Amino acid sequence: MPRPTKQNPERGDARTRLLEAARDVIRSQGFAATTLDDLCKSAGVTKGAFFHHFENKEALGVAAAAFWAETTSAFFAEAPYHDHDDPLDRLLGYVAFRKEIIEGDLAEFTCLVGTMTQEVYLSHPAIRDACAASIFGHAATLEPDIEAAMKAHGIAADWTPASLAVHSQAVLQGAFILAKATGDRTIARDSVDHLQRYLLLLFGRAPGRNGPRARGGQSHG
Amino acid sequence: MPRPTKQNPERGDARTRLLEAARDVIRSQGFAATTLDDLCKSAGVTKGAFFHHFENKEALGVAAAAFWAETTSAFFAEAPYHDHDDPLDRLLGYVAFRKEIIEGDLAEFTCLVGTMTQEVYLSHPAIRDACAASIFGHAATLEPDIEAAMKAHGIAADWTPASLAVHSQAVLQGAFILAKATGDRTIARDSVDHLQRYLLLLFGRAPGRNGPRARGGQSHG
DNA sequence: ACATAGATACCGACCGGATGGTATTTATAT
DNA sequence: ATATAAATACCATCCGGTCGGTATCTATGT
Repeated sequence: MPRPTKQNPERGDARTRLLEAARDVIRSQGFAATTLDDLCKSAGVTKGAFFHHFENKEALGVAAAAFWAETTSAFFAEAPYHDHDDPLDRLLGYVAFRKEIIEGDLAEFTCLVGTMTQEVYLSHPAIRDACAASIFGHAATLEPDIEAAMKAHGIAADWTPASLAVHSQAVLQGAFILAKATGDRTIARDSVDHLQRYLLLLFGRAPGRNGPRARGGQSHG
Repeated sequence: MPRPTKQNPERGDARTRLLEAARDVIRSQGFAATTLDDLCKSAGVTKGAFFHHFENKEALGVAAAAFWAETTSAFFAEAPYHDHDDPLDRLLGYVAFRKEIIEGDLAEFTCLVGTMTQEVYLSHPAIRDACAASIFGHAATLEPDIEAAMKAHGIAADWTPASLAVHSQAVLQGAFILAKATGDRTIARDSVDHLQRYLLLLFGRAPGRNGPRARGGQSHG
């Protein structure tokens, strides 16, 4: 049974398989509880391969956070909400998309870097920084649309586009925690609904039926 | 040097000292990375004492979550925001209080049970349930004021008091994660500001200066 | 008042398996 | 041929947990 090679990468090379294993196993068990044997077994790789590609466990954590940043930014870049003409529609589309992808098992839709941050923020600054880069890099992609929406809707606010972008990430991270606590996805979606409602109120667009009295803004679509 | 006894509990009994140590050490390092030796050393107690009071590490986790629920509920019960006559003022006072206590080191103001939930939600259901009880028990204390405020302000909404109470906890949990990622408290406070702004908009009360056009609601106080 | 006994609280050396990491060897690509 | 990639065996330490023992408290009988 030949092991997979670069020419014949049945499931990708060992490094990629280890990063994918890290993404999945750490989201299930956390970073500290995940042993190197867990990772190697899940990746179908031996320890020799592990230490060939990563200096130690911490280096894998950093690489896993960077891998997460790359793959998720590509994922969101391809998402359909960018197609809207109106920047507010794009922003609301993003939130709706985040709600849509809350689906399947908890370890499938929750955030690797949010999970790792909680564990390593003091003990492993290098991992923490890589996680922060992922989270805030993603938040930054929302800022142009927020800023454009503010201008388009004449919003002069005491908050910045950056702070709203970051807040949206806080809501998502918190929603994931509550979903983990209950084992129930829907509680996370409820918080995303509140975030959506907040945006509608901030930008003066009428929410759906039964919301607080609308301000006569234009309807969606 | 006599060891502390029930009659002479210099620093409380071993069980309490272990729970306090768990609260502090786990908030710094996480549950999995915290060894029993860490806990015993921090508590000034031996392993014999540990296993006298707790069956195993998981049992300590459950007890620590319960201890957290007890101490925090007492802490919030004594907080001054309950003094307001208007239920919306009490709700906004709660949020303002949560913002105020974001102070000092990260491990001092972040949430033990939120941290533990992320790590153990799959591997230790008993701990997860104890954490959930703490989080949702605390959220439930907000519901009466939210419901009363909805009635007082004539809000007919497509969201429930429970969902808004839970959402407030999601915002706080997420704010803690982002603060850990950056090492900066202020980013957590910013998210609490957004939560506060959301409540003001939901209940039609005018926010401070520079907010979106006010709806002519009554002013604060 | 005092002795006795049982229960509770606590101590700390020790164990076996797990864990992060290393050294050496083997296979593949260029 | 040489560098890279990966497999295997191995090690020192750590860690959760055990166990026999000691000190202190409480209850009770006399």
